[in-house]
Amino acid sequence: MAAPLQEIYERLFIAFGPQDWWPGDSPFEIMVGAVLVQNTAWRNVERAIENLRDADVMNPHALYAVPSAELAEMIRPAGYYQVKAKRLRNLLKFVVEEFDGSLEAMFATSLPTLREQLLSIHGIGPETADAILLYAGGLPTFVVDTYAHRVLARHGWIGYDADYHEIKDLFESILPQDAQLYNEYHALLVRVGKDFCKRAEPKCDACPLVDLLPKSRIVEPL
DNA sequence: TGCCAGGCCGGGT
DNA sequence: ACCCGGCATGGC
Repeated sequence: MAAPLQEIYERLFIAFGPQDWWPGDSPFEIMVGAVLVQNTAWRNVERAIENLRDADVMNPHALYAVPSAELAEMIRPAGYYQVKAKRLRNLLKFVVEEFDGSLEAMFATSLPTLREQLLSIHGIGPETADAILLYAGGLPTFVVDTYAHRVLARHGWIGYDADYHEIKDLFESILPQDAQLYNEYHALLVRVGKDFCKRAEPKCDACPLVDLLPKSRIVEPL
């Protein structure tokens, strides 16, 4: 059975309502958050972002001027703080040198071109790039994450071995190319994932998607 | 207490 | 082309 993506979206939206994503006061803060949240609980990212705000460096030039060791210390609560400090600086270097720190200028680049440029930055993979493009830039690219993968795979709509682009293309080929829709859909998938489809064992009883489950299914610890 | 969180990279086979 | 370990803090 092909994934009923429209149906899934409607159910999730009815069950959870608008998720108001991405949490963040500015496109720049959203972009920073996209790096900091890599494989990390959002709560930890909030504390790192607070540190940057308190230090008054939540803008491209100021943040890029912060020495690496200090930056690492500020973002420490987000975990992986040494690698994330490097990744953030790689991204900042790109924004500062190519666009003089103007995200507006950066997002004026065509979506496919900018996506390739972001992916070429060391430490920016497909999900981080798409999150930046969609949530900071408002550009219509679907963000795939571990929850999208898990929810779809556990329902048998994709294989457990489906890769990022396979899933992204599935959503984008069926849904209209609409940034607002992609925004809400991704946020809803994270929500249903957190509430009902965590890694260890799904709690399907009260899940809004429960009756879409196949009779017998194999749940793998994705 | 161990497991997990809104990834990504590098090295070994 | 896989597969796997490293990176790290904080919440339950």
